[in-house]
Amino acid sequence: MPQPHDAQMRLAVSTVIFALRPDAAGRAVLWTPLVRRTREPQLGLWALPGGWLPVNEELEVAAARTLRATTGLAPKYLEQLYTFGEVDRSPDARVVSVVYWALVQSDEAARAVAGPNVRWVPADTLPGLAFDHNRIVEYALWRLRTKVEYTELAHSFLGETFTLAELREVYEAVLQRPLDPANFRRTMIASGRLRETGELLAGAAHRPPKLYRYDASVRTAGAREPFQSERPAS
Amino acid sequence: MPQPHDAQMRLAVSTVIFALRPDAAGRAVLWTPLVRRTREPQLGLWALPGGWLPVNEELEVAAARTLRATTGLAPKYLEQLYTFGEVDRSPDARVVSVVYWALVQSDEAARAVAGPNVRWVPADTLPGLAFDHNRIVEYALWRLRTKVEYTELAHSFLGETFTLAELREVYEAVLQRPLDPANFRRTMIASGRLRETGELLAGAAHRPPKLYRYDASVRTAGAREPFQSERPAS
DNA sequence: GAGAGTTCAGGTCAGTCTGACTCGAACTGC
DNA sequence: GCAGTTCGAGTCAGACTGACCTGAACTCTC
Repeated sequence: MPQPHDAQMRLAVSTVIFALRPDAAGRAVLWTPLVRRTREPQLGLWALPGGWLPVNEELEVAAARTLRATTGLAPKYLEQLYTFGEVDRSPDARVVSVVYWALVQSDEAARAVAGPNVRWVPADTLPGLAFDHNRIVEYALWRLRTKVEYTELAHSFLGETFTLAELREVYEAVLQRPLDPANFRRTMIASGRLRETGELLAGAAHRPPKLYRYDASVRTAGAREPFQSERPAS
Repeated sequence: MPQPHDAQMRLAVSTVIFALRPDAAGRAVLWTPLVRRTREPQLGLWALPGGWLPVNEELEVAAARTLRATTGLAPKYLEQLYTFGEVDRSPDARVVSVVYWALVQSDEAARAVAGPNVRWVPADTLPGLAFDHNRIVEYALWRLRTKVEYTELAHSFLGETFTLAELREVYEAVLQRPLDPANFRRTMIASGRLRETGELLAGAAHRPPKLYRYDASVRTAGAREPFQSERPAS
């Protein structure tokens, strides 16, 4: 029979945050911000942003708050990932962590706050993190990579308007493989979710591309997934 | 800044259990077992099986235990569904529930324990449940119905060996639409996951069908999903 | 200012996949 | 022995996808 838990059990909320940034070679890759632990256990190690869940705060709000505290930005996409609760995942008390994952816009991420206790690292080559956080980020990466193929969340990395080449770059960075530009255009247009703004992006040394805007109002064919939030309250 | 939670916050584990059973008309549909609440709040209402998380018990083990306590059976499939933590979902203290969903074998479910405080109901026509449990079951149903289309979890409803017609019945009951027998056979065989046992099922008033066995050892084309468990420890 | 170099936008084509359908095989019940 | 059923295997047309082609439209270089 279940027994009431005692004060040794604590509930935390953490968030895996993803943004696209250029790597050393200038190619866009996934980055994630980490915070340095300022207290025991695991003092000094890098960890996911997060904290204890306040009694009167919603889980998703707590996730958005820690995200803002770390990056100074509001997520364009925020969704619950998984709840990690292994008995031995923290050396001291039993800690159950409700983990969210978030996408933030690339150009805003470029001017994200940085400091001695906040550090952005490439999501695919993580250092050794505190607790089971390496495993958590790997799962979040897996979820992002599978979900980007059957949903329309890629635009969350971009601004209000974008070209098809920019959108394709997002897919290529997330999926880590090149996509045929012509076929990519065809499938994106066929999805019915893109609206032409009527404007072109001038300045490049080639034919100026059309600017598009994402249209979320189009009804999805299948049933819409519950419990996701687009542009949550900041 | 996050503040440490106090004793007003409690962590629970619940499970949505699905099994196939014939309805009044004899057609196989999804059923789920409920338990009657024996204490306040919501005393007397029907609710999901579950309980408080013991400090030294793993989340998944706690889910399997409550499942066994309710149905007397071991699940053939068990996976974390979502964590529900709205501040006002329980009238008294703040309760955060880590919810799992499980599939149990049809013929075993037929001899599941029943009593004044345990009741099986058709999953699509639920009575008014305690707390936010209606919403939770609906989400679990959505997850089952979408996931059965791109994974191989349907066989979890069946025994060791089964005919293609039996497997098709599972899909039809879950998806709530008829499937073409010939096309169903083609795609199932093409998946490479079915092994002929060499035996036939005799006795029916038609050509005897082959018996198949599910082969989990075949490598999946895409990356395998983490954090699912097939046949967890009972 | 003409040509080179680039990507953009739209198209073709072949192979794959999927839903609808057909037909003989193999059993039981009458 | 015939009717009725599902089983198992096959056909066919349309949809979809990856590979590829071509003219359009811009900037940069000479």
